[in-house]
Amino acid sequence: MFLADCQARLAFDLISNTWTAVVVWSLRHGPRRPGDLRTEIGGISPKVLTETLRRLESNGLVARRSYAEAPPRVEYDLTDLGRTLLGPIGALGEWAFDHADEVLAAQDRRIRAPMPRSNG
Amino acid sequence: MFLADCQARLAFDLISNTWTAVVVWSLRHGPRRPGDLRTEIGGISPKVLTETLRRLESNGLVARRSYAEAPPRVEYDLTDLGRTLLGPIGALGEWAFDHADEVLAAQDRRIRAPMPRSNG
DNA sequence: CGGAATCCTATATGATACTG
DNA sequence: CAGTATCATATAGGATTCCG
Repeated sequence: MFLADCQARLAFDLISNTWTAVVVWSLRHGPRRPGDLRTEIGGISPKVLTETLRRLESNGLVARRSYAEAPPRVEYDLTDLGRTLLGPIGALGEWAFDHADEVLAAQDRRIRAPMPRSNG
Repeated sequence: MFLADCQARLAFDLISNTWTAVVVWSLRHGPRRPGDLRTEIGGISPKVLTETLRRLESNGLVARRSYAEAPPRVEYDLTDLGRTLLGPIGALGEWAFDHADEVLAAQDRRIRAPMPRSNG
């Protein structure tokens, strides 16, 4: 497996958007309405949520169902294909859970020591 | 584990750049020089490669070593922390390898049937 | 409520040329 | 060879407003 290959690049293009992985993860337990997603995720604008869901739909990871009711009701659900992505996304999330502090510490060091060639 | 959390978002911000995951993966077998990386990866400009490596360095995932030689020699290597990221990245790459065709098929369907509400 | 349209800004990427 | 500087462009993200 070569990540430089187009096939592997595909996976990264898929979830490289800021909210894509978060939205997929928010759908892991079943169908959700956009309003619920916005509440659960927080900080995502309606436009961006819609764009993200549409992109996921285009890639066959999410299915959209709308009900002819008033007020209108719409639900998004992971497809079988979308569910297969939960594993890798979960692995990445777990990694973050385990190593976030180390990354933050490294970032911190960069702030504190950005100029090693001082005159001392 | 909640992907909406800042901690989990961190992981996605880390590899959400186009080349980040590819560069990390290219370093999986040991230290590499920038020129080698450019050759192996292909299609990445010197500027973007440098930016990517610098970002990885800032996050503690990659270490830079330069040798006082002529011509100048520089090597980049994964840190211990960086190596822990190979698992999740590999999982994503494997997913792509297994499901790329399905994603492409879904994209294809969108192209072929973009207007379900024709007059038929 | 869902979501489309509009406007705006920040950033990532890329091509190129130059410096050490 | 490594890395920076500059310029240009595409796109993502965000805020807001209006429509069904």
